[in-house]
Amino acid sequence: MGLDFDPIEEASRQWALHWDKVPAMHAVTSLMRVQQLVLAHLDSILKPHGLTFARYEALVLLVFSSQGSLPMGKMGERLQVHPTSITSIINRLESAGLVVRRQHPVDRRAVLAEVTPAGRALVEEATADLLAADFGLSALSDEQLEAVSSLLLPIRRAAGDF
Amino acid sequence: MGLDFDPIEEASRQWALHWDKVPAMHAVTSLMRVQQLVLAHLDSILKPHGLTFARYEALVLLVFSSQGSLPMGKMGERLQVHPTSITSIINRLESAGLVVRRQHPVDRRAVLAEVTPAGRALVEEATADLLAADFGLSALSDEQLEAVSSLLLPIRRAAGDF
DNA sequence: CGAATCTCAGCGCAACTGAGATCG
DNA sequence: CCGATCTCAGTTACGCTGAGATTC
Repeated sequence: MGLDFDPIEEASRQWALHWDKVPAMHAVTSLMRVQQLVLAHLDSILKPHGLTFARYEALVLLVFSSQGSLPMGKMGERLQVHPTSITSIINRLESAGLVVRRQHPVDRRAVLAEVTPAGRALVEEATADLLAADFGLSALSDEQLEAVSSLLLPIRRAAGDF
Repeated sequence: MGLDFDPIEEASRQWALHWDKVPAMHAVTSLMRVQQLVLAHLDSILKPHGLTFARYEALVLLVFSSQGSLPMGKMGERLQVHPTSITSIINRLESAGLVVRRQHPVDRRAVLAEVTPAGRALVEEATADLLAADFGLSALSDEQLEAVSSLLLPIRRAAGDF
């Protein structure tokens, strides 16, 4: 599969002959490619646990919440996913016995998703595997990882992420 | 939609109470979120042209090739997409009149995808819009963009991208 | 014969729209 | 009555597996 040259570097060379803003084109292409590679790596780690990265993120969010439960609407805001997608994700997690749906104590419109003991146990196992793999980012030092996070911050802010 | 705090920063604080490797977790979460935001931005720019970013990338690859055509297998290697996905992408581009399928001159197993004049014209229009939007990365300077590309390079190499 | 190239059918997953039910 | 919350049905899209046809 491996090419003997960098396809993005090659594309940049061609790009410079026709258009400008090579750094932006190079960065956006790198971003897309790396996200694809890392996500595939993470999903392959999570697959034996019956999880996708999206479902893992939802489970971790619940484990981190003070009561182990959150209204599904709040989960959608945090994870930036569509309301119907949250319904789908919780459906699958519930089928696997990792979360249960509960009534909201005061707002009977809202539905709480609550992580079960099995869900907490699975998060521990899956997280151990992800940590052992450095989240697919073992090629970078801690300083470089922090540099990546810092550099991406203005993009998130400009896009209205928070 | 906008939260009044940084959800990734909040997750990092919780993460540090249970597990280690906070920089990797922060970086991977930022990477996923930024890719999602930028891709949505780019797709919204390309939608009026009837393109997705994946199809745009395929068209640009053909425009940059010396003959304006490439075997579909080679396109898959360059764009890192599955052979059946290339078939699907070329199907859609061909339906839109942006590429045509031709026989390979020597290898009759292979199929060449060749960009049409309409395809070349559409790439020019779409690229003008993407350049005007700085590929969704106007929050960063050229130096920062190059830093992003450099930092992501070892990840791509480690994943066998080239 | 094995290997490469492309296509097709089918499955899983995710996002979205539109509609509806329930409730504040 | 309006808006918020969740669910359901249906559509679209994409990526993958498995199979097959063709050709090297």
